[in-house]
Amino acid sequence: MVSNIHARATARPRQQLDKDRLISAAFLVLERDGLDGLSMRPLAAELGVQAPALYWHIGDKAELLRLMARVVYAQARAEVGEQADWRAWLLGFGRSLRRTYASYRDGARLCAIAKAPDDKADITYHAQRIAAPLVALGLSQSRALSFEASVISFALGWASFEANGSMHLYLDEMLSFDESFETGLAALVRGFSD
Amino acid sequence: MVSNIHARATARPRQQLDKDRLISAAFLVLERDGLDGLSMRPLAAELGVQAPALYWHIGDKAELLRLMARVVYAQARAEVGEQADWRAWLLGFGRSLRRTYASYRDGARLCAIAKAPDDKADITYHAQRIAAPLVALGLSQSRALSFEASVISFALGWASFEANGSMHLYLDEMLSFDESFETGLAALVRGFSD
DNA sequence: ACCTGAACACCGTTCAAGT
DNA sequence: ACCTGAACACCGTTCAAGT
Repeated sequence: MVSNIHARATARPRQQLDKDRLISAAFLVLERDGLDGLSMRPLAAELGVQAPALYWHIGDKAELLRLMARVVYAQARAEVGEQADWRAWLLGFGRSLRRTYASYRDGARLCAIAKAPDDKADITYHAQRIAAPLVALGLSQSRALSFEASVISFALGWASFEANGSMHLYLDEMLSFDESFETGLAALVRGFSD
Repeated sequence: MVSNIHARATARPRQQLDKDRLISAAFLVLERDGLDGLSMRPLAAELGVQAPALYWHIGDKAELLRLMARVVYAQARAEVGEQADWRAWLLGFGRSLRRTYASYRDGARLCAIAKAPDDKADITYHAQRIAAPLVALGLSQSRALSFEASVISFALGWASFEANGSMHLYLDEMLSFDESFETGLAALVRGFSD
């Protein structure tokens, strides 16, 4: 049995496919070719495999994008860290979101396109996980969800807006993106009543 | 010359193509088949023409989407109406945006995907047109642009979020989309300093 | 000036067949 | 269990040729 395992290991020097390797490769292709270049055939090629092989591991391309978006949000969420109160947390989360979107090529577009899972249990679980730090800081579950939805919407909308490229051609002269984002986010969070 | 014109008119009972007819047909196809179904061949078929014919009137598909988005924003802008002060105007604009996005199938996704024109003169012109009502209500040009960018970002992000479909599967039980949007928008506008 | 026919280089996805 | 080969039904776009 041990030799069996060993045999399999040496017989496959290029390790087998799995979801994680698939997602890492997808991020690599995303960085190299952008979201429009992220298609099944190049992704398969990156993994040394044919395109249909991918469908053994994921249902369809939409699932791939969903999994990638989950990575982005997990990263943004992790970067927030400890905060003194819920307003500080929301501010940190908003800034972290914008930074994280920008840290991937086409990051905002990716997350705007990605669909949420249609599994209800999965979704409710994530909703609670997401709201948890705010609840710990004294907000009710429903206000936590509501405020967080607003901050995510603002950050995602802003990042889509900003990623538009040609916006910078003129807006850079007329106002600062950094400053305006900060102003908007601060206004939003300050405006939430206690 | 008159008979010449008349001859052309009778020779072409199905009127010639132009940008406006193209855009109307595009909205028709959008409503019928959704954004994923809005492709060049069905659009051409709707107009009784072959797909390459469209390229005589528009540069590429991106231009089509840009023109469609312009229609959406013009409508949202027109629906705001007269307002007493700039805060009321921004509130009205935010609500109007959400309504307008929702009034077209895949409206938010369409506007999120559509690129801004890369013509600088065109963009500066629109920036000033857009900021005008706020400037008339006492805001400086730069603050008007900044605040409007925030409101658009929030509304677009929210609409993308909300259009996600599967979000409703759980969020409908845990919070009201209408209420939360209203809360967020009000917070944002209230938070802007005078 | 405006449109067609045919083609190019792609897509996502399915499915029998291989190992 | 996991992957290949071949195919299907599409894409957006170009371009010579027609009228």
